[in-house]
Amino acid sequence: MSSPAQAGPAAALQLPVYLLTGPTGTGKSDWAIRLAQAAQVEIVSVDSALVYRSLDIGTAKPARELRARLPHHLIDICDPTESYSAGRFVTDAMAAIAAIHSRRRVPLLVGGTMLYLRALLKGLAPLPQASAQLRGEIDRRAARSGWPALHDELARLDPDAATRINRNDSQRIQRALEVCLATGRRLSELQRATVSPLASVPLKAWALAPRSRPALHQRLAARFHAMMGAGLLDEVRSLHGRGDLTARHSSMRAVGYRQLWAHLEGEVSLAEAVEQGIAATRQLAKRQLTWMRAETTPRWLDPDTDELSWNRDVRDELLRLGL
RNA sequence: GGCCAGGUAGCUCAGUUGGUAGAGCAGCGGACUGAAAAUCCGCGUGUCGGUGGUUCGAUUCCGCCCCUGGCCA
Repeated sequence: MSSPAQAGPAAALQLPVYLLTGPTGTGKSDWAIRLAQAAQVEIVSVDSALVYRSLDIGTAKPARELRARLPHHLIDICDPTESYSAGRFVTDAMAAIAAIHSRRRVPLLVGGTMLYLRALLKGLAPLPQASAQLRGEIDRRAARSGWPALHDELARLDPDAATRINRNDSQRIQRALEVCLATGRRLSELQRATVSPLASVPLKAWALAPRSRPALHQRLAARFHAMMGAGLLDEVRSLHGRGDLTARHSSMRAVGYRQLWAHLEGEVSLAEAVEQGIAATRQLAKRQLTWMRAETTPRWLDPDTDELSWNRDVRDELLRLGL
């Protein structure tokens, strides 16, 4: 490995991380791919649905041939029966970033799963992983006495957590109880030990934001219909037919998959499922935008007009780094 | 053309024994520490189809008109 005068291990650590985020359906992946074809960057997906194999059409996953030519990380890394998590993401993403840096290239984080992004940038406390057994027990108790009763219990075990978590927020009540029961300590206390794994790495962030909400909505509807035309229903039918997946698996809760699954279960007509899928996509984009407004301070870009200047800016940056 | 049923929020509908109206969905804003494409919280003024009448007061009762669906010609 060649090492210019100023490039020892310390210099390698100083290589930056780039981030391209934005709500679903704004063209992040396309921008990233076109950049990666011409520059020393490798794409690291920040997406809780792209991790699953066999979820291709509904996740707008980049084609396999393309990924064979261009390095993409954290795509197709688990089976749809598994449950990926923010914790696994941080571990996997840090490993990918280190590997890319060791090749003297810059990782380009691309995606809109904002919890994953925040976990990576701001850190995750050292908490226990999900326990299927504890969650099962908590679920059974919730079915018997209701989530508000479990919220009352959380208020005794961890008053701070209970204050922050709503009485109806089953998912967070369950997680907080799980952590308290598994560790014998309070979640709110454990969370104070959060450290950012990327604290020492320079970060440059951009966000692709739609010109207007109606324009975004139009785009999302068109994209969903295009997915249907590309065979999304068959893809979901084949997942449904496997026999080892249920509506409770996180992979099958993804936008599009959940609604078409409900149709295959006979709960709604196809037209209703499509309508609901499009609405769910809009709601996802809205939540992502809320998070982006609050959490990141990126440079905002217009999907329709800014690609060339962005591409040039990034390549200028890379040039300055001697890449 | 006649008879019947409707016309209330972006959509589907409820309701007001006459005192200008509310649900679900959609939408908008927000929260977010191993399920996050998840989970949860907050936000409801709309010529109550139009017009004339009765009335202190009409979205509600009456007349006429318009529109939609059904049945009969």
